[in-house]
Amino acid sequence: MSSHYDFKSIEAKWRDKWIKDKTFKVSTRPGQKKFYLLEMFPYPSGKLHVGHLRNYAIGDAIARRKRMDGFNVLHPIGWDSFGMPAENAAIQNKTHPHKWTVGNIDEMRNQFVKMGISYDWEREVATSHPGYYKWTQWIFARMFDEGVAYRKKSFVNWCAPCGTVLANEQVIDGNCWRCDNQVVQQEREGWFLAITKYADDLLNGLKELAEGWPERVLTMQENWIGKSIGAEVEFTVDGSSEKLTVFTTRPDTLFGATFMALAPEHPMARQLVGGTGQEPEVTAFINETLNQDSTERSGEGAEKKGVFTGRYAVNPMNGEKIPIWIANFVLIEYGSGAIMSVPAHDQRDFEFAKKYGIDIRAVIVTEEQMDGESTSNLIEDYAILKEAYSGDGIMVNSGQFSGLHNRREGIEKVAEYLKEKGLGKKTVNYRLRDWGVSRQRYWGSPIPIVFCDKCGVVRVPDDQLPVILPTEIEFNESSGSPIARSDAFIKTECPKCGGPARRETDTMDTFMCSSWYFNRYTSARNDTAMAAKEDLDYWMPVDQYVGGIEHAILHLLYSRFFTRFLHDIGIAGFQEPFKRLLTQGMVIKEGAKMSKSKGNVVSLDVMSDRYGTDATRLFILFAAPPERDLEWSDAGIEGSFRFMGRVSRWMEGQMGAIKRGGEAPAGLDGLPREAADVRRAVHKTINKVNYDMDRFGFNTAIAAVMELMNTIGAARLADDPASTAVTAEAAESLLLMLAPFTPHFCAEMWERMEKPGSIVDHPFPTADPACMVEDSIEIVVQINGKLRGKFSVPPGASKEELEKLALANEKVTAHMGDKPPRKVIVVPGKLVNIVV
RNA sequence: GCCGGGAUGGCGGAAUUGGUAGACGCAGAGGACUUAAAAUCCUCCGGAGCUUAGCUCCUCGCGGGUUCAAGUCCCGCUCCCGGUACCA
Repeated sequence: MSSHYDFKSIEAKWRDKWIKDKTFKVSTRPGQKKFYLLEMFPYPSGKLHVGHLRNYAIGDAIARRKRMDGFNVLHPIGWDSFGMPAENAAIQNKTHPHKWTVGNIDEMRNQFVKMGISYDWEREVATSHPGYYKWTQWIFARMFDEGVAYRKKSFVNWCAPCGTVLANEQVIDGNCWRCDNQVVQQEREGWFLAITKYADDLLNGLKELAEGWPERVLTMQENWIGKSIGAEVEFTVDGSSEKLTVFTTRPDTLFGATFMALAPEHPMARQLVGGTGQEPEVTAFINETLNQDSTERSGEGAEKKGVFTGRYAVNPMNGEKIPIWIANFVLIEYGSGAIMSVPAHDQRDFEFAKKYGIDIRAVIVTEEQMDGESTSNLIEDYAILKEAYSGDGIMVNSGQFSGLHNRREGIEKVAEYLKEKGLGKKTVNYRLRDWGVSRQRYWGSPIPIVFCDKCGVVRVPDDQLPVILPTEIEFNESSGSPIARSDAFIKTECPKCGGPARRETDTMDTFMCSSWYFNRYTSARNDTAMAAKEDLDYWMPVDQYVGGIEHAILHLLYSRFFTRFLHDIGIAGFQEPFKRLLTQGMVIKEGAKMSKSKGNVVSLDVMSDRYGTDATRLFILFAAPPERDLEWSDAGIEGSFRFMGRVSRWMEGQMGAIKRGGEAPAGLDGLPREAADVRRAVHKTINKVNYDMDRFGFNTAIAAVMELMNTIGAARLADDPASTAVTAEAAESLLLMLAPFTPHFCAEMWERMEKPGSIVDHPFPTADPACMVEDSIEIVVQINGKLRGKFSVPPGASKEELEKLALANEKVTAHMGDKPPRKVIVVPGKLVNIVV
């Protein structure tokens, strides 16, 4: 290693200097534009590995470049430090979650410093710090006052191993997002946030993000919100005054409804059956279904099952009586938990009807069928068919609506009719559910609520915030949260009447803590507000957000919701928190995402000890474009390491010329040939690197710099003043272009070159067009589109000249033989294609 | 099923608007330096064929099409990855 630059002492020197000098302390110089760059803050789980590094290396390259471009850059970091792993680790290691978390933060902070990421450490935040969660609670209080945070009893996702409720977004394929164990449905009371009130706003807001966000994230959010437009239709229960409401996106098929189906959880289910003699069967069916777990009931290929209630509903369109069934495929959470079933035109209804021998009645036929002579036997047709027809067509067997095209007129006309008769109305349904935020865990922000026997549910007043999470507490393996057993925490006074009251012992979902943290960085030490208005107005929204695709729905949707809420109550002057989003791919090792739990991590400490932080950062940016997954290769990093050695050796070898420097003449005129070639390469590279960095093509930017290094390393420039100036310019440009990627090395070489000032604030180089002028360009000759020859011409040669030269080219004439050219296409500066 | 994204050498990946496919790097082969090794430097490196200083043909998942010209545009498939799903 002796022939390599001494990266250990160089990196130590500069990282210490940057911390000591507070080099990256945010400034708000007037007259400069702001740029807020943010990487998703980490959960302090322990040591960082090279998989984590990718996120921060990308962010730092952007931040450093923007800083060189003269922006006032806000580039902060913090810790998403509440959460389950701290509790699990505490139980395992007989320590306390707080101690474990703080220890990990210290360790990871040191690693960030060692990596030389350009953070302003004075703005560091941790969500588990009372100075932070005071404001999480404050936001909850605002939501409570506005009716956005509310309490209800409902079926919730319960993860037994974690001992807590989960939000819908945290259930992945029926399993817990954290521990991967099966989630079951349980009826419970808890706190919910009315994100569904914002469903339409969140959907419409996506349009505004179309330019800056990856399309797939937008579609994922769109699908998650799942808007569908349809109608609510009221059916009366035959022989009773009870009514049942169904939601349908196909009111045009109402005449084809041959039965109705309720979810087993439907409140009317047990009531309806009274006195019909069907009670034993129905009760047994409901109990059986409710005891099934979600995959058994609704997983892939789950069988459709149901039971007849013995009662009938009246179809409001034609007064027909249709049987009411209870069916396992009807979901209580969606729509009204009851459906009208049209077997002819819905595949699920079709399967169910076939199984239980219910009528199948066609009410839509294709336009081709309509042209045929008869539609009378379509009912029989469906009885032998294997599937429902869910496409569009002409309405038949539909009373006054027969003959209409369902999509073009039918849906609208039927909806209008229902409205007129008071039988229903047009409605919109969303797949999105309200966000359950109660967690039966200890390590999270307390919910600022007390329960008073006299006053009921009472919000803790703002001047009593934060409700401190006690850290002096018995923490052991027994199930449930320790604060739920702590009288000292639970027993309190009612803020309203002063009487005895109990504190809420559920804590908040940690995603609440991370749904607003980007605001806090703008005003991190503020103890009178979540953030000062002027700080929010100046810095927000985030100009560029960088993070993993795994948060496409969870964190990114929740943050958008919080921001809209804060906007509506007048705190935020913006509706979208993140203007642009870059989702970096995963780091893969041995076919799996690099993670501690998979045991395939590559230690960041080992890599930076062996190759240095700079080379590690350089490699991770070079190996693949940021959005794509990256296969880690220990061998690959050697290449980046060798490249840095080459740059270092070349610079040391040229140091005399570099220090002498001098003004290069304008453009390329008057430069010796070799020097002109080098200078042209330098400026063309600058041009490409600027272009690539603007589109986050770090891999190609780095490749271009490597290519430049190969060119200037091979060149042998003379000793004349002009050539010396070109060498110095090349060295300077090379360092400036590498500075966002390998900051320690570049700072060191900058100093050795005796350049004034700091490289971190030096303007990023821009290309001079006069230095990119070519003295000759290569023209390709094709015959019938195939490459046949090449020749050089001065730039600006005319079409006629190019054609003449191409036709005169020996190889071309050899190929053409005696066939005359039929057509000649000339693309000036590029090629000539001869068609024979 | 539906919605996104993708498929280029042994490997990671390049190829701004259709215009020289394989930049840059890794791995590999040969050589220089060295007592030796490491480090460094130089050369070669998609495939096949031939009358082998060179030349020809093939090659960007497969099959068609548009065009003077297609990795790039259009149509039809195959496979892989991600998201989502009894959502009425």
